Amino acid sequence: MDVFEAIAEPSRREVLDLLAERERPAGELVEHLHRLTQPAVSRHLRILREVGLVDVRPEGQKRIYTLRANRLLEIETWISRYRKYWPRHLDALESHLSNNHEEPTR
Amino acid sequence: MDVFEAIAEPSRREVLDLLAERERPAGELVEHLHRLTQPAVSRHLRILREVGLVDVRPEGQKRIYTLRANRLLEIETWISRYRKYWPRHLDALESHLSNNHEEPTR
DNA sequence: TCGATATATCACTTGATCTGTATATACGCT
DNA sequence: AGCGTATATACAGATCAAGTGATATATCGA
Repeated sequence: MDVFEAIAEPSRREVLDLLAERERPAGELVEHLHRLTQPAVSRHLRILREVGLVDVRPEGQKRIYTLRANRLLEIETWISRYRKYWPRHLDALESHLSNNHEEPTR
Repeated sequence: MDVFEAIAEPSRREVLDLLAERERPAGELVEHLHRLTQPAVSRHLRILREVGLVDVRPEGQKRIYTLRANRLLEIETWISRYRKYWPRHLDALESHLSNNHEEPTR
């Protein structure tokens, strides 16, 4: 499984979105993805771990998951070659987003 | 099948890469993806058509495929929220790529 | 109209992915 | 040690995606 396949799954994107806000224990992720059972979420987490999109750190009996967003650069790199085909005003939007450097909460 | 799943397949990304250079008839794509049979490529093209990543236009007995890169904005939009987590010098690279507006060959 | 070329679709098989239930592992507390 | 909580793994079933070979459809040229 590679990064492209990993993010093809909507639930896994949701996990990443949740971890983008802040690190979270597995249980908290299970709560948010209420349509899935705990083992299902655990399996998604394993996949995200295997492709390097998240890190885990034990904390007591919990496991804290953190985002490793730089693995998404593989996708960003691939997609960047297509930017020149997009309407120009969208490049402006991008540039804006790209320059919006809020510090990650830590 | 959505755009995320569509680009999760390496052969389909290869098709898009080929079409990013220039529009091509289906047969030319089959030649390049020599590891696949003609029906397999045809199936990938159908999927890319269905998610709107390519357009087709008949020309004689051939079918000319063209890229519709703006469908990739769905991915770009999703991924853009993660940019702030990347090392800053990479934002510079991006910005460079983003400003590198060569006209598509047409 | 016939044959060749170009492409799409059908039928089928294989393998992978996703899910749930049940169970195991690990840690913390008393 | 024993119990409760937190998380991971095993197993089985359903679904789905991707590939091939065979065939259908469409267009061109003689």
